[in-house]
Amino acid sequence: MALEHAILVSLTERAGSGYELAHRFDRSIGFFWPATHQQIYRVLRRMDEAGWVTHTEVAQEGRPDKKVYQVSATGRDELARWLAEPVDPAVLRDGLAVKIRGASLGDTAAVLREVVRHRGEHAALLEVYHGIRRRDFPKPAKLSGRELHQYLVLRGGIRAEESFLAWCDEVIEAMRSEQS
Amino acid sequence: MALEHAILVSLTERAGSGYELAHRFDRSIGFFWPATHQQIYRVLRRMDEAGWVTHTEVAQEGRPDKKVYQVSATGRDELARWLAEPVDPAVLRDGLAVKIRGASLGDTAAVLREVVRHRGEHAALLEVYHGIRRRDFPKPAKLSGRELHQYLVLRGGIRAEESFLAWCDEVIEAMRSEQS
DNA sequence: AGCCCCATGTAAGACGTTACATGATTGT
DNA sequence: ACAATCATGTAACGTCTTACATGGGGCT
Repeated sequence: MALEHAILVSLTERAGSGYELAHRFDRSIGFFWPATHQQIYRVLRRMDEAGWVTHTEVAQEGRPDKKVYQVSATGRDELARWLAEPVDPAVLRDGLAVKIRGASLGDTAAVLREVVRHRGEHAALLEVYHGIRRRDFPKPAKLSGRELHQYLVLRGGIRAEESFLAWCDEVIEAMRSEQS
Repeated sequence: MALEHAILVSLTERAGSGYELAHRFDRSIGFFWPATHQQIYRVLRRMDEAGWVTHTEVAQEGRPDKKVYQVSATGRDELARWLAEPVDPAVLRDGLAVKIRGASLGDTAAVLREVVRHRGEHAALLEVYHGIRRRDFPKPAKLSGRELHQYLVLRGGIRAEESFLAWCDEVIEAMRSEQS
């Protein structure tokens, strides 16, 4: 329902091919709206048929040709329409929480090791976010418009990862002192 | 992939019908692993065929008969096996973040109103979590085993909502001072 | 009279995942 | 020689969502 709109936002920032979009999704907008390249190709074609985007075939040397997509006037209208509409609150699907809840029905120590592993992954992602922040937004107080909005979304990612990390620490501590 | 295991955890805590499970998902485990009643009925049947659960038909007066499901020995083994296996990190799908990122391509004020609305929803859910905490875990320091694990998962929910709320506040403040 | 609750289910369609296919180019 | 990158796509399958169906009981 909203992958279309995530693509419209990304394509408005910069035109690009499905392949490029898939990579942007892997390292920015996809942190909040994950999508694989197959989804993106399929949705792009649908959007093209609906007239929300247009494409230009670009021949390349030594590389396969590509289709560079651009948002059309209809697409901009559709995006504006969607932006004014309510969205469902964020959905979280967390297998680790299910495991922690069921920990005593299996190997509690293994679940604890899994929490430690997740802690590492969240710490790594937090570092990625901090890196983007330093590189792209060195002076946050001066931002406005699109840059401010991109920064605010990044702040959401940073907050979410910090909160995950702190939760993992709380779980690790509580489960460790329980076992000893 | 893990709805089965979330159901196994919930059914181990207490046997119940598909209908009852659907309600439990609406107010506890479903905060971390959402599922509708149709999904639950379908998966329960599959689990029954696989021998992970067994069911007993219970005739009722003035109400439709129900099938009360129980976890079998095979189901307990499967749960233990799954608990020792790695899980993917939590997936977040947040339409609000997409909207904030694209805010300047439409009615920025409408997006801001939407952030305010989400702030309210997160505050309400946080209150629900706090209520559960007070009712079910009045003395967290003394918990161990299954109760401790349930409490820790609830703490994750509280932390996630607190972090969302703080993010909404940050976004609201930044977007308001930008507009004026 | 109309609606909600209990309880289970069918059916259709949208959406997402995984594997595979192509084929030149660049790097190890 | 092998793998990765660029670039797009097909095919099969699995999951999820949405709407609808049934039918008694209780509430307003």
